[in-house]
Amino acid sequence: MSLPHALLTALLERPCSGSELAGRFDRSIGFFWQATHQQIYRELKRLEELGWITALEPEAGRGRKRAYQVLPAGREELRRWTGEAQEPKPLRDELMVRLRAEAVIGPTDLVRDIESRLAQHLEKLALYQEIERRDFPNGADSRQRELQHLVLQAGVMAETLWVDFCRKAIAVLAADEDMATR
Amino acid sequence: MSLPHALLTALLERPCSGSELAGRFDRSIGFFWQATHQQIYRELKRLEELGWITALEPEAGRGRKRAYQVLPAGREELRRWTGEAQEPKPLRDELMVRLRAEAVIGPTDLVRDIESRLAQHLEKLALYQEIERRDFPNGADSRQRELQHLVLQAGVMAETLWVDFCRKAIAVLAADEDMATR
DNA sequence: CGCCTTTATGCAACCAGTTGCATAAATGAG
DNA sequence: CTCATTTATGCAACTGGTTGCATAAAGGCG
Repeated sequence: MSLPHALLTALLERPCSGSELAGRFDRSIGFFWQATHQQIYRELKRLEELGWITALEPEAGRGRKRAYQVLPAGREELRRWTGEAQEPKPLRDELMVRLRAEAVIGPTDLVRDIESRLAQHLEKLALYQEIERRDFPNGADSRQRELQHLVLQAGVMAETLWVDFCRKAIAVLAADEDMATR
Repeated sequence: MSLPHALLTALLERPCSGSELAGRFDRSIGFFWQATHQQIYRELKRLEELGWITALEPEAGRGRKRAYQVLPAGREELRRWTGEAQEPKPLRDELMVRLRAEAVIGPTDLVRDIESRLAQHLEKLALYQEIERRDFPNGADSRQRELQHLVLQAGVMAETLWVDFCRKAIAVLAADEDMATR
């Protein structure tokens, strides 16, 4: 499970509070790992209990915002986890199940849904490419930046794949539809 | 959630028992939707309670194997679900979290893990291509087969992407390693 | 000042999927 | 025939993630 380690990573990049983490999760790390504020608060408490992080300005009186920073034990744990082997998770996609169902029960409205997905994936692709243009106009200049770039490229590659696949699927499904109406 | 509908699809293709479903899930639909026997038995019971499927030979005496078939209500539900819109699920990948962590805490053993993943993805890619060669030597000849082919192609595309990405990642991480040892 | 909205925090219940274990019938080897 | 193995079924507990709701402080407006 990645959430605790994603939080440690984000807090090492910059110590901050739960709600700020939730915001940052919607960008950067959040491209590949999402978390609701619930998960984040719950997990921060657990990480604190484990002694991996600690709250800054614990009794700052005014304002309930509690910023956390990573303790040496947390850094050590993150290092351990990062080098740990993991099996690649098998593919799992509901759309493929729907396509198999379509194959068995004949034409449905599925193609409409895929058209709308295509639009969404195109949008996300454009977003990622825009970020890439903005943040890495001349590639990456340091190890850290190279790795960040790599993760972003993964996003571009994945969205490109989805765009290609949706187009292929629409071609197949629309051809059927033509035949049906002819 | 797809499991009930994946089961309905599989049972429409051919009525069978829980354990046989578990076996078939390791192929075909299982490329994109896995399920343990536990989930399958639990879900079959639920589908029966809902009146979507029914057990054949309910009191066949010898042998506890219970084969199920889909009832009209189940077929109707599958059709309803297939045309239903679904948001594309956001990407979610632990490896990307690890790469971001690597970027922050410096070199780890991560590259070893990615090398082993590369090997596994190459293996899976070869398997899918082999299946494609065997089952679709001349493309697909019917609507149903076209859709099955499409799903298989999604597998090929996804594994190809992973292979490309692993190679890219190894290049970045290995370059760092060279620098470190130089 | 007093009120409404937004931000930050959190509990509790739920849901889908996994893990560990159990048990009964079928099969097959000695 | 009998015992060990494999196949088929299933319960219970757990885990990670989601949803719905609640509450308290901060900020802005009349």
